[in-house]
Amino acid sequence: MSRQYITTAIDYPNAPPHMGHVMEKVLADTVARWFRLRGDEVRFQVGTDEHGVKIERTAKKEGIDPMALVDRNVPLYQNLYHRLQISFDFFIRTTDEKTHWPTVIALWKKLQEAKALEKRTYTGLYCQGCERFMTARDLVDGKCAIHNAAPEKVSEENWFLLMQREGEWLKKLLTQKKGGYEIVPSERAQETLALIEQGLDDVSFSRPQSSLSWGIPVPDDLGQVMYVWCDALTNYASGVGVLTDRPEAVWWNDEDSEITHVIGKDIARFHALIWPTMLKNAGVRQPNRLLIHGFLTSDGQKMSKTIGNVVEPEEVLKKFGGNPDPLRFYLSHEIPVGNDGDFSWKRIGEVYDSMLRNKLGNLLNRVLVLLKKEGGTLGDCGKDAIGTAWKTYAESMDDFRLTDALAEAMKIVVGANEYIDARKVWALPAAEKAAELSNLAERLRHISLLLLPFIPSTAQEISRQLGVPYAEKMLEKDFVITAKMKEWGGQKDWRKVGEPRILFAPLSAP
RNA sequence: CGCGGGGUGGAGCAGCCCGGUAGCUCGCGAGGCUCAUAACCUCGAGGUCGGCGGUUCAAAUCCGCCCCCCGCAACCA
Repeated sequence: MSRQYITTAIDYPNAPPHMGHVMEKVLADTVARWFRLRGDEVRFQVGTDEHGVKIERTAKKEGIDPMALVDRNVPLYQNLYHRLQISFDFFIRTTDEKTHWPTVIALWKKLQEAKALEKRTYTGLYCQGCERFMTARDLVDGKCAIHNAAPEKVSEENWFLLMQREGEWLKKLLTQKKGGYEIVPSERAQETLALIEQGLDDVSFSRPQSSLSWGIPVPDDLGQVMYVWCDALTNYASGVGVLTDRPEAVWWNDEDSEITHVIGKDIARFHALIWPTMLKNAGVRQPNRLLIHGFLTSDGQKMSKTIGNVVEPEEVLKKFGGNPDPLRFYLSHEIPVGNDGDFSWKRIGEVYDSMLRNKLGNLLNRVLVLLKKEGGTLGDCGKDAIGTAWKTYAESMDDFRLTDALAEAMKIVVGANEYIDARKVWALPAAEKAAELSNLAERLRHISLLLLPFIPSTAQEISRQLGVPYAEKMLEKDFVITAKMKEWGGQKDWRKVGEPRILFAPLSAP
């Protein structure tokens, strides 16, 4: 039993949430649920990154206050995550001056004391139309492609975080076997290490208020506002009050607390390079791992408003009558952690029909209906039909190979369907039939537990219909899968099944 | 030579690190069953694993070169 602190990237709420956000939260939630179920003490945090020029600009366009904009949009995220049954314990907002700011400001001061910050003049090409600095890539013939105007050279004072000197140290941190900052899946580590090889540059850590006003002021330097790094990355620490006297800080400070950041591949470099550098210089311990997921395309193409293939999470929920499990199952089943994945309406419909409805739902139903006809009483559950499934499953889950773990659970479903046909269970003499059905019910009890981190409410519903005594407690945060529960026939007080109901209805049904 | 990911039966993917019958879901064809949500089960057709070359008794899997697709390239969150 250990202590697990798990976070997701904080979302930028200048627009409503999209499928990319959902993919990340479902991944993190499945991991968090697994940790709880295996008996760990878990704190799971999500949140929003609410500062920056983009929010400022969007608010201006709408003629409202930045704060009003985020206050309007943030609930969209919270609401969606609740309906997806993301079991977060804490939601952090970077505009929260009580929770977030004290850690940020303390961290800044620590960095300054450690002489990790330096004030310099930054010179770059600034496009008035875009209201931002341009990179070589943005320019066509030296002009801004959007505004067809040459950007002007602008100089401004910035605080910089000194990163150049950290290359060797970072490389060691990211590659050392024990006690390092592990990148999962390991394939993702390569590009980050390659970046270090190319040499690191110092990063801008603040901007003048004239360029960025919507942010946290730099302490003791009026006119400077913190740039995204110190503000946003620090949420992981501020959420538990690192560098303050809040008691939750144990989640971070305790040596035996494991810290996992779940993020997308696009921001891996910041989390792998800038964040540890900040922590090191501030004298705060390092996280344990970075769990990186890929991107979601839609029908094979990048989701984009111009192509018009953007999929709204709300639409997907609506299609399945508000049930988040088809979407949760789809993401976990179809997309190996770390890989890019594709969302298509056709595919999710197929997965729903084939896996959830026909294989899983139908299995539960045929077993329960048969059992009901026999009086619904359970006898001895007979020969173990699970074998090493729990072991394989747990190994996969512990290694964050969620797709493999889910496949292991579905293998039992398919096996049970095959078995029913091979044995012609429905045609057996009464005594034998009863014995076989008890065995099948026991298989389903295990299946329900195996599915619990992935599709929690469906898993609970399966156990309810089976009449398993612990069914009502399964969604509580302190519910733990005990050794007894994993044992074949381990649930001695379970003698009677409940009423069969359709688990997943056909989509075409009214 | 900027960095990284990918190219596997009609579609979408796994396998590749640790070489040795090419696996899964869907689709297609035939059959079985009727307990069940027209669901379930069995069998089958369909792949020169992007191309060329190398290593090896043996390569989708290791090495080299080439072609194609997709992200990122640091102030953009």
